[in-house]
Amino acid sequence: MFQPVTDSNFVTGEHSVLKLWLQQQTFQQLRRKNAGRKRWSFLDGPITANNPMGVHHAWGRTYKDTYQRFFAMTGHDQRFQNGFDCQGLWVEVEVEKQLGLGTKTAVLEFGIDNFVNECKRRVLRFAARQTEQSQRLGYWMDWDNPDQLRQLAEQLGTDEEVTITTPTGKTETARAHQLAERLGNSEWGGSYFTFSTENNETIWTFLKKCFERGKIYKGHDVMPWSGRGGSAYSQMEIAEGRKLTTHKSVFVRFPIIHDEASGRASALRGKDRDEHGGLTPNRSPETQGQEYLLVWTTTPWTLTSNVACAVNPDLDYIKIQTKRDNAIYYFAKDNLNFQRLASEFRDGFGRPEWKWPEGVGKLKTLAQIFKEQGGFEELGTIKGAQMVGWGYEGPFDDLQAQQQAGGVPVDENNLSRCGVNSHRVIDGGRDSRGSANVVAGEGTGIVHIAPGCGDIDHKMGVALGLPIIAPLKDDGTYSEEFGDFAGLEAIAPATAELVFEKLKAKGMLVAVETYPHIYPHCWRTGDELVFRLVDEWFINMDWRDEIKDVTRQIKWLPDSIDGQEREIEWLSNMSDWMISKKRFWGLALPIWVNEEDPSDFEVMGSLAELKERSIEGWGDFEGNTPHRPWIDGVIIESQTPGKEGQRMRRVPDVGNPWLDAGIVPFSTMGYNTNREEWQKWYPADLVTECFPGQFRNWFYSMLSLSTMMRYDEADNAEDKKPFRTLLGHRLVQNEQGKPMHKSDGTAIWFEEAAEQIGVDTMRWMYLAQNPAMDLRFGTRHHDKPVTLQTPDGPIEKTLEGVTTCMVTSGPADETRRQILIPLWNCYKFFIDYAIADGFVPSDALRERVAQSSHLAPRDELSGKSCDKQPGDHTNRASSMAHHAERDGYTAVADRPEIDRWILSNLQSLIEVAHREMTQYNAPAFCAAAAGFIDDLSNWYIRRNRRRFWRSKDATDTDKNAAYETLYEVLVTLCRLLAPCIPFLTERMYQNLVLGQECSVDSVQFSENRGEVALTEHRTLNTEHSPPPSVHLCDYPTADISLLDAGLNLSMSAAQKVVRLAHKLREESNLRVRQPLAELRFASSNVGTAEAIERLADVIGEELNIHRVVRQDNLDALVSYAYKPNLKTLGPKYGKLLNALRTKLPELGDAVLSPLRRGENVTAELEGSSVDLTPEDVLVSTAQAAEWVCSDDSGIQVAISTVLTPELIREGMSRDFVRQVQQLRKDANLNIQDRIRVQYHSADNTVQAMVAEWGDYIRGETLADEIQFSPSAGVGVKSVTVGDSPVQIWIVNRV
RNA sequence: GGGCGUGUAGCUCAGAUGGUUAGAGCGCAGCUCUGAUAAAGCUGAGGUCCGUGGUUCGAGUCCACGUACGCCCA
Repeated sequence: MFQPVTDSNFVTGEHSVLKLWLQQQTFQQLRRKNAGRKRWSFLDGPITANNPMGVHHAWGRTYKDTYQRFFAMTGHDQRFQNGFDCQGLWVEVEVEKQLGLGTKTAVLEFGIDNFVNECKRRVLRFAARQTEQSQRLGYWMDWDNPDQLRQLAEQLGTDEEVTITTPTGKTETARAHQLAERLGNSEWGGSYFTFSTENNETIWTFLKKCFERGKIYKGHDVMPWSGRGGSAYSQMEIAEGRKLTTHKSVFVRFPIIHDEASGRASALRGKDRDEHGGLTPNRSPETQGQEYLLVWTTTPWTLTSNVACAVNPDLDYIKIQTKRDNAIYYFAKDNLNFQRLASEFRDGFGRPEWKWPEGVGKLKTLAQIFKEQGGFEELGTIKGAQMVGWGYEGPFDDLQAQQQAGGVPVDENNLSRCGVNSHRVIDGGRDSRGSANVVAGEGTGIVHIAPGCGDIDHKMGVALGLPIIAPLKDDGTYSEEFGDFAGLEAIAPATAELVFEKLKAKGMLVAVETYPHIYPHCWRTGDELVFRLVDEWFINMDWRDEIKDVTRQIKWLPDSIDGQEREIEWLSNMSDWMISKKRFWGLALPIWVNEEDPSDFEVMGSLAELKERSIEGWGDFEGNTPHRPWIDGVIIESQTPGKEGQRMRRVPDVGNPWLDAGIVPFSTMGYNTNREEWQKWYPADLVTECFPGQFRNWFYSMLSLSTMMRYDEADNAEDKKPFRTLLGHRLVQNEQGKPMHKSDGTAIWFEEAAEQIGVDTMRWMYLAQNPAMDLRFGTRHHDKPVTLQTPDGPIEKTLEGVTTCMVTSGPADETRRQILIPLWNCYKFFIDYAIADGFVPSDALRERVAQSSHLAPRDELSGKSCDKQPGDHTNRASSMAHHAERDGYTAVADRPEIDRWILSNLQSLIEVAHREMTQYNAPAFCAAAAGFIDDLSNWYIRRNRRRFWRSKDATDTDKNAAYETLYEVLVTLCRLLAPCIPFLTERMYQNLVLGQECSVDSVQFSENRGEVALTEHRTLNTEHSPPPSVHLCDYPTADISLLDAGLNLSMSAAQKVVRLAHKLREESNLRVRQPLAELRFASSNVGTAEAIERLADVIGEELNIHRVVRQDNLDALVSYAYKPNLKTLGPKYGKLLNALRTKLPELGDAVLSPLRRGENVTAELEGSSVDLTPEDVLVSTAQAAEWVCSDDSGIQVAISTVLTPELIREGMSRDFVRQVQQLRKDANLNIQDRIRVQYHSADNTVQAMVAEWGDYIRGETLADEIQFSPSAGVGVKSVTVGDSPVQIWIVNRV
């Protein structure tokens, strides 16, 4: 019944399995099988549908698939819903590149509607691409047809109607965007898309709840800004727009304000200055010793908005006095003679095109500047820490902006502060890497801080509660609070000149210079960017403790990462959540603001509410998705008392994309549309994701959103959690442990790995890897292009046009060599001999090994509950151990011990599988399975080969038992490993159970991958026929009647004996093919000794030793060595231990032999009497004559080293056989082919041996005749038999 | 700067509660076995267990300090 097995051909085998699944609709059958049964809820973290997958995506996706498959095989109903992350800046950036757009203006000219449609198109195309890649991985999900996704992408933005067939089989016709916005809904099935209207609207529900609790507010952030573009920039964009430019930089001095009472510089706090008139600046030029802070900046326009000055408290600051006006300056000591930009002057700024600009002189040191101005005198040094708290007079305190309470724009919460009353020296602090924000070197070591004009400045300002003065309007010009500067453009050179003029007039200008540096520019227009304070929307996170409580309800894996602690730490330290972004493609923030009063705003909780409230624009919007620009025109009326009837307009911002992903525990399970269904699946049992970063992204957003969504619905944190268990894993790296980058060609694309390494191999690598550690995947050789054989034919480039390159991977090779190839070879061994022998498993046996419950038509299942608890995996109705032969196979109890041993091990493996897989610990299961495969291949099959070779004899029950045992092991192993390596196990199953080859040729399948008819190819409801796929089998359950821990112990004792004896043979230079007469063993443990005795045949055969004899002891053959057991003696004798250690072995057997009989001994040592119990002393064997001995864990082994002429001749016969077998192999003979053999040797002991052992040799080699040839064979190589040279050749096949 | 973690063979990593000669896999050298095996077995070379100090009869293990690296946070 079996098909012959050839090479493993892992990769092409996977392709044929994919076709088989498609043809047989295996996944659909699986879903039907489990429909209505106990649920297991997986929630997929959406993958960004913006690029094709790399191997780093495949790790998490392998977890997702494997656990889903495991829970499917254990009979759980599941959603199988994949998710695509669709909205956000990352898509916009790619689309802008693709379209050559760079500024807000450019996008506006292109049209927001066109731009947004382009974003949707990109997402749909890459969703299709990732769908196909995932399918190649064997990832079973309720996938949309990729061709239809592409069709939707093509038709987006047109008036054409499109017809699609949904994964649930519904036919729908509408315009493309109207279909796209509904993708993933529960009626249609398929992947969820975060751009769907349901997803966006559910976020509105969330934001409404936040609003109801008063958590939404408008705040500020400082962003890189282009005045002409009227747009903010992201860090990514800034990186692309850096350019070398020159600015007028300026040294300025700020008069330090002295406390007149004490005569020392003093801190000014808050309003103190206004209330205590005693604090006044003293800047009369006549007064000796006016003190100044020396400050330097390359952006003079920001001086208008100075609030504070930062120093490094650990730095030394020098105090100098100038000759010209006796002014005293403070600045960093190291800066006095610091050669500013010396290396840049010489070598440029790091790129060839960034040379020092012509016409710009070398920069002067501070010492030089002061010398040119008349010279100076050093007065001493002081630590920065001593300066912190000093007050000073700001450079533009006369401006309204500086005097206005609460800063610009006015912060109602900070009205006690203004610029003027806040000027003081602060500690500059440190950045995220721990280096100080203020350092010596460039500048003066005293940094001017303008929280309205800079990123770090803003952070410091917010942290210290400083007033924020933001000078610029969105066109990049000063606002009216800035006096003469109002209306001037910040970056215009004339503005800097006006700053200098005014500073000069105040006596604050020290020096101006032309300063070259790298500065961010708009990468499109080339304009300089400025940092500008912008309005942003925030969620006040003062309810963080509620989220922490929810976090504590969740199990975080792997343990070693302590994810819960990490998440709690993040929740403790995070600031309010900025949810707005001044962009185009994303969630339309449902915040409507009163046109006449910006403080009057309201959040819409649903489209229905919006429609109800709208007074204008709904008609134009209707029929479009709730995205910009379509939603922007909808106007509502304020209902705020006193402002009724005033028009409210949506803020133009889009939402933070983590809102999109955070809402999915609600949106994708129908929270707003089918609450009953939602309750069935919430919370998810598992989410799994690559964790670096996600503690503050996806995990954070899900926890926050769920906590808020449930605040009015559930009382305790337990009921708010969005998922029960989180399984994180680290990163995929290259083979050297370095990150892989797309840019330098080291990132491995998914298809490169899949078609060169094979996905079963990859899956095993991912699953066996400790998730807490980076996976060193392999190396991409970007200089070695390869042609890949894909399911769709050969390719030399990916769809994106990247040349496909060679990928090598040591870990993958190891996995293949240690796991997949041995498994395949076990399978091939079985098939080869089963075919040769005509072994056919009985129906009863096939049924037993390929069980599947519930493979019945759907209507029979509905409403029925699962009759077996999935956790109860040992509960079997009937035992197999003692069934008689009438059942169609040999009763297990009647099989040899080694058969019962492997079956017992198999049951243990099944138990491990259930235990570890339900704990999401695939590595533990993989390790156990690898051990089992090794036992199967290198012990069970190796030791039992002869049972399979025996001649054909139907009454040979021992042989049948061997076949039945191996068959059961192989099929059960397929089922056990099916969730992990679904392809290889399917191929084996198809042949072992169904007798079908799973090859490309044998499978016919539909031309159109997406449109296979939903017909079933097999009758599924026949109770007794094995399922048509391994994935439709039930997961194996352990038969505890076959479980026998004793067998494991005795087998491992036997293996120990074998290992010891192999070692002895090696040491005595006695090769295994040379038979030996006798092995003796002894063990003080009777059970162990008996176990070894039972397995004496197995041991003798493995070791090629005639007799394996049990003895009570080996005293006659060995001597004993004694060592103290420090663990027991240490506590008893303390310092005496050292003496004990050297002297005790010297006492020898004469004194200590009673210990071996379990008796106590009292010995004299160093003058003290020592009582020794048997536990206190470790005994080992040492030597013998004509015997060699060794011992391990209480088992002693001795083998006889005497070689008689008889034994030598027997060894020669084994050599002879071995050589003939090699000839058979070289000649590619079939294992059943019969031959005739001739040999020639000058040594007549060879002829004597052949005469004695001829029957044995002929039997082993299937030779009808072995003939001595008096003459040497022509061209025949001489081999060694025993010590004699012999020529052997096969004359012919018979 | 704070927090957490890591540092053991050429590489990747194990080494509860302190205990004798510190292990495994890969790689390397040699031998062996092979009628499934591209596999396997045995032997060998290869270690200042990051450093210093301490506790202890005894420290890779516990403590302190230092050092290098990684991650998280501000």
